Amino acid sequence: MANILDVAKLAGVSSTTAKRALRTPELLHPATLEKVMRAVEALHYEADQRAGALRGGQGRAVGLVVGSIVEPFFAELARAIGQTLRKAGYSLIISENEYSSELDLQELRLMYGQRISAVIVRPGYGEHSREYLMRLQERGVFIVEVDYHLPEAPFNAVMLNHAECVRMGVRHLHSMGHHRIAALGTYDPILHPELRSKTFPHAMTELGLNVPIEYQSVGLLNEQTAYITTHRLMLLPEPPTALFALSGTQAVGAYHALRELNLIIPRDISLLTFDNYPWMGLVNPPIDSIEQPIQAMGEAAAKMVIDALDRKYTSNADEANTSSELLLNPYLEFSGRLIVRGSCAAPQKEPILTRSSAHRSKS
Amino acid sequence: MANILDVAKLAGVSSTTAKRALRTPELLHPATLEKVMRAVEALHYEADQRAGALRGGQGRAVGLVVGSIVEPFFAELARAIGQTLRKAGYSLIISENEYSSELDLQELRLMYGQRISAVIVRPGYGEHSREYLMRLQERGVFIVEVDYHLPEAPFNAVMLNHAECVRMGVRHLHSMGHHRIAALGTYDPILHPELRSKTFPHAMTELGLNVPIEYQSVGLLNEQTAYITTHRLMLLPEPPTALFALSGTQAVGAYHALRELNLIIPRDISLLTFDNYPWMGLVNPPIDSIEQPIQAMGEAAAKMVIDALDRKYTSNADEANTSSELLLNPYLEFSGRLIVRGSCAAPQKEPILTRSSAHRSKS
DNA sequence: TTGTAAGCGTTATCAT
DNA sequence: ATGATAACGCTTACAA
Repeated sequence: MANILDVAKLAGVSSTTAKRALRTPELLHPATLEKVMRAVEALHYEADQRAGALRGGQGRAVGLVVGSIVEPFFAELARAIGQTLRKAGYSLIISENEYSSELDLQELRLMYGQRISAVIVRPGYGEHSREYLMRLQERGVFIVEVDYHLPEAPFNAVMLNHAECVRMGVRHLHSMGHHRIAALGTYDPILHPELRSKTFPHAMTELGLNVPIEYQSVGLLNEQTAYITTHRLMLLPEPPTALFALSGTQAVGAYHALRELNLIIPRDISLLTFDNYPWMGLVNPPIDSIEQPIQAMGEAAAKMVIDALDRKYTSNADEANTSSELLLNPYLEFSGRLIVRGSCAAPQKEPILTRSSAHRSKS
Repeated sequence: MANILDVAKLAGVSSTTAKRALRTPELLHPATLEKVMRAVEALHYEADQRAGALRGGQGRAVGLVVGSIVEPFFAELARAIGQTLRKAGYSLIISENEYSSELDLQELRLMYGQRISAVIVRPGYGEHSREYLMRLQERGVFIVEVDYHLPEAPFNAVMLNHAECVRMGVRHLHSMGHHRIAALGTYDPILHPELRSKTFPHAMTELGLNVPIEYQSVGLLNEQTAYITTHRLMLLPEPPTALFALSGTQAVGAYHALRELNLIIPRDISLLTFDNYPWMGLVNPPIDSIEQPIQAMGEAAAKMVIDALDRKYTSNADEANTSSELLLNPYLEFSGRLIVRGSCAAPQKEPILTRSSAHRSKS
């Protein structure tokens, strides 16, 4: 309720001096400083960031749009980003786009209503939000993409090295003798335009393996789809000997399906997955997984934002960018780590599961 | 970049008229409306919510402080709250307090810098934030507590009926013949002042059971503590026959410990837990749990906020509260649901585990 | 049906 | 070392 003028009045100084007591105390006469601070305490004064930002200054709110906050990957990412940002005095406005660019657009609009000065976004699939993001950037909003990069978009980005991770996973399975490997999710430019499923067939080809047409299935990367796909795959005449889940959520669906089919991991089927979620160490055997450096990625994205806003605030007249590492490195890539725990093993010589035996064991 | 004046200028009208085109189009001459809308489109005008709020109007930002966003309970809660709030046009500022009231205070201050018009908070343990919350309320910020209620605090709240849930859990175990039941976490007015551990001994007493002193251990409700506590409990001369985890996170620690001790669930030990997390249906056997209606609780909290802000905005002159359900119901309680899946069974006649056998099996 | 003008809390600029 | 003032973009009386 109390504003800087109230403080000034109570301290018997001008608003300018009052504010200086808080921002540049060294410029003030100690006695004046003392008076003002006393008034601040008495009135419990707390600055209104909005008013300051309105005046043309630095906005202290940053937006974050994730795919889904209940996805542990994004929860952890949000935590890292939030902690880093808040430590620097920024507030975090969070929202979800459910991987759709239509929702993206909505959420970004709402955020821009608050005049966020930067936004970290996992873009949704589709073209609906691209133009708006560009407009935001023109208007001075600093944009950072995380996890997924819109094709040919001119934004800064913090990414996992998806392609390399897929190759690492495929090599892992291949080195154990697997030839019939299925990824849970097939690339599709519209429905599923992400890099992991896009890389998978190439990674296979590079090792002299191929992906049979019946192993392919386009779909979203949710649990339900993974569950259905796994069922379908394992009931094929020639089922895969190894399954590669492209996200932790897919792994949940796949695991459920394998349990229902009474398949023993890794005897009957090997399972490898992206993301290292807590339950994967809990089940028996624990699941091999490709872990992302989420904490580091979140911090990197947040620091990008902080640096950019600092720079903007500092070098207004200074046209040339003074050896800014980040402007030269707008696309940061992080490596994943393969965690081997026992859910992958050499395939059996003969397929252990035929269509009929699977049906029998289903009860 | 473009503001309402730019729009007005381009349309050849005043700023008032321009704004009316967006807020109360029915009051305008169709031709004028048309002109203005054309200008809005051309300039991609989007209102600055902060400026409006500054003028004294409705603030469009709401704060949410959770214990930890990586905790699935809070992630789901945040999702429900966020969705409901955003649908009503509010932006959500999120932050975490790690269950500590010192951090609470920090985070709330930061949020108030953005002049959030309401805050939904899972208060941290301790007294550091209470006074500040009261001050916020005096200043017109609408406060809703969730999950945990500060003792004797005058705030609205959305709660699980913790006590009833604990009783339900204890009854469940008792009905199967368990007498030696241990809760993972013992009440302590300072360190662990929450309702579940507080209720547990009472629930036991009500059934004629008692909680031996060696089953008690004060500590925070994290995974690590639960892990250690479980180890300790199971190596007692008279170990419990049933474990009651007071949160999903505790269950993770307990489960790990039980696996390490080579104890078979439910043959050697029964396990019951609060929170229904995905992995609990994945392991074998799946875990009995007490599920919270998170979605409903989140929606309720968000609606409380929306209603309160609507009311505030509407009835400025209207002193009397017009049959407002919510003012009469500032403390909403929700019931949990017991999900029985197989991790609880009748206890064995003789304790299956002695100190020495446990040690032997530890390798 | 449309327009004018004051003011919200802050800060940058220009005095003193 | 301190102060006066205008401006940020919007809303809301109050006019016309």
